[in-house]
Amino acid sequence: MLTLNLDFRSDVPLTNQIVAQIQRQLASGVLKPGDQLPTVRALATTLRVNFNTVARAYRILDEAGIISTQQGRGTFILEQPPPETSTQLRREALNALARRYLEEAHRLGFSKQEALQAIAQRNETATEGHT
Amino acid sequence: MLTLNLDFRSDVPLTNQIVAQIQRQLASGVLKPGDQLPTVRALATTLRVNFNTVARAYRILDEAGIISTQQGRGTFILEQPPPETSTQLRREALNALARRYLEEAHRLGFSKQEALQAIAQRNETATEGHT
DNA sequence: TATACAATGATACAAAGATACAATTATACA
DNA sequence: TGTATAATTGTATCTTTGTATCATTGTATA
Repeated sequence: MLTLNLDFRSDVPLTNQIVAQIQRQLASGVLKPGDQLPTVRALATTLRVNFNTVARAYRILDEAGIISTQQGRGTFILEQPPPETSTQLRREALNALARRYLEEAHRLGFSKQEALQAIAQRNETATEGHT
Repeated sequence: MLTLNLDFRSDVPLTNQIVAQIQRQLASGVLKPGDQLPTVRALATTLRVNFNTVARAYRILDEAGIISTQQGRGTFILEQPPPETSTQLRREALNALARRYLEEAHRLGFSKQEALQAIAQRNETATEGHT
């Protein structure tokens, strides 16, 4: 069971304390990829904190690519610690994605131009906060 | 056998992912009118999802007139996917693909522009997989 | 003091899961 | 063949879990 220790008198915001301590437990091996973290409400209760505070900490870790929070399911440590992959690898990964996308679009009977437009028409912020 | 691919990290709800992918397989001909879909429990097991999530997806498709779910019998692709909605389905399927592609590219740290270019640079002839 | 801002809390909501139920089909057996 | 019973399949409803939005609190600073 995840045991954190908050210092309510510290100047460090509770949210940040939660983030830092989870990161530390991950680095020290107490938490491992695939592990499920306590629910925001459960952890909030043990920490005697509002569950939104835990939720905020979880979101920060989520946006950092460290955990995955899934509404209705729970939050989990991701398999891959933040990938500092080379630009080369990232490029290859993107190309693989692009190839698959085009193939599927073609199977649906769309041309490359139509496939391009389908993407161009999407607003950029649609990928915000992926969990 | 119907094979879907869920992304638990996406901010697209699992239910919507299931709906979109079934529409896609229908539009691409993998699924044909009269075909029986897996039972809600069977599909849920393979997708590692609660069967209510599949049931919700089936209901959406049912209400859209695409499939017919029958308690105690199963769910089937309707004989008559309203012909004019065919292009509509293809369109929605493409949009779902585009959204997913952008999300994954974004996760790799690429902008929408870079994602677009990655496709634009590919040659058109990647259309294997027709029928 | 007053105002602005950041951190936290409160409340309502949405997505997914758990459980019990109803309709249909399959099976056993007289 | 007919009927009872079990198994299968979708449905209804409530619970669990994270999200969004606004209110409150404390603190810095003009």
